[in-house]
Amino acid sequence: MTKQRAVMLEIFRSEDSVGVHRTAEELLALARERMPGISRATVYNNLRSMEEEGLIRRITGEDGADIYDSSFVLHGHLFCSGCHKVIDIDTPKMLADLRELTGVDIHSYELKMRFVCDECKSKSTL
Amino acid sequence: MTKQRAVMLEIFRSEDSVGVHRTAEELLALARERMPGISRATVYNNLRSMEEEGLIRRITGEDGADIYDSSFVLHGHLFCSGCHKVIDIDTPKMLADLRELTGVDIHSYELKMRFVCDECKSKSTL
DNA sequence: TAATTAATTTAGACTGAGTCCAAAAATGAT
DNA sequence: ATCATTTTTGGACTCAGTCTAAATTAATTA
Repeated sequence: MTKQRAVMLEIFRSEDSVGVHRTAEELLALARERMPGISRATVYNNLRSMEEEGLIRRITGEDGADIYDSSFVLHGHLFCSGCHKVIDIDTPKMLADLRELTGVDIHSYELKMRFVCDECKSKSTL
Repeated sequence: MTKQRAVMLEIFRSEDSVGVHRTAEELLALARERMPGISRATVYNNLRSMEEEGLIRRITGEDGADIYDSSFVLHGHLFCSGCHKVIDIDTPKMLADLRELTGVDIHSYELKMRFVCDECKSKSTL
């Protein structure tokens, strides 16, 4: 276990990361707060291996950059089309339903739902 | 209606595009078969406006590049983790189900499911 | 049809996220 | 402590996609 990897793990374990969705660049900035010289490549490397190990989940954000999610349970995401905020949505029966629907052994899924949040709705009607 | 846009529309209307999922670069190549000098920017511009008008749908492919889908009906996609082929999956009740699950007015969704197709399964056990 | 206005196309520069590379450093097994 | 293996490093590089400003084309009006 390298120091760099420990830093990455700690970021995801720390309290202020619960339910948070961050891009790799945001995570790089957080990592550099704890270890100023850490290399961009190292952060990307660790994010990839952590994802492969199932410690974190990666989804494609609406702005192009991938976003990482500290939750290991499969769940969906609500994306606000206005402010791009992301909200976790628990989807307990989804995997079973999708396996039944498709008839194949789905090993993971990514569910993105788009809506407009109340704040953005009220802004757009001003 | 410009000639360039007509070419783009025709690609999506033509028989050999039914149910096909192509990247912007593949579509650029197809467009240049019909109109050799067409610019990359024009193809990208038209793909974007066609998506905004709801004529085509865009989803994020597993290899990084977006892929375009000529179907206008919301549906899910099965991605083979081995060969990256994409299969359309009809999801008739999904939108209603998701609105009920979340309690918000979802206007669209993107459902990616990952599995390993039979061909790739047999290859990996060789 | 000509003149005017607006929208679209063009080539190429540019951006940003992410990957790749080969050398250097750190890890951990003996 | 030695050695083999894994990880890190920083900078070059790739690739998809966007932007820009000039040139062209289309649509509108006269």
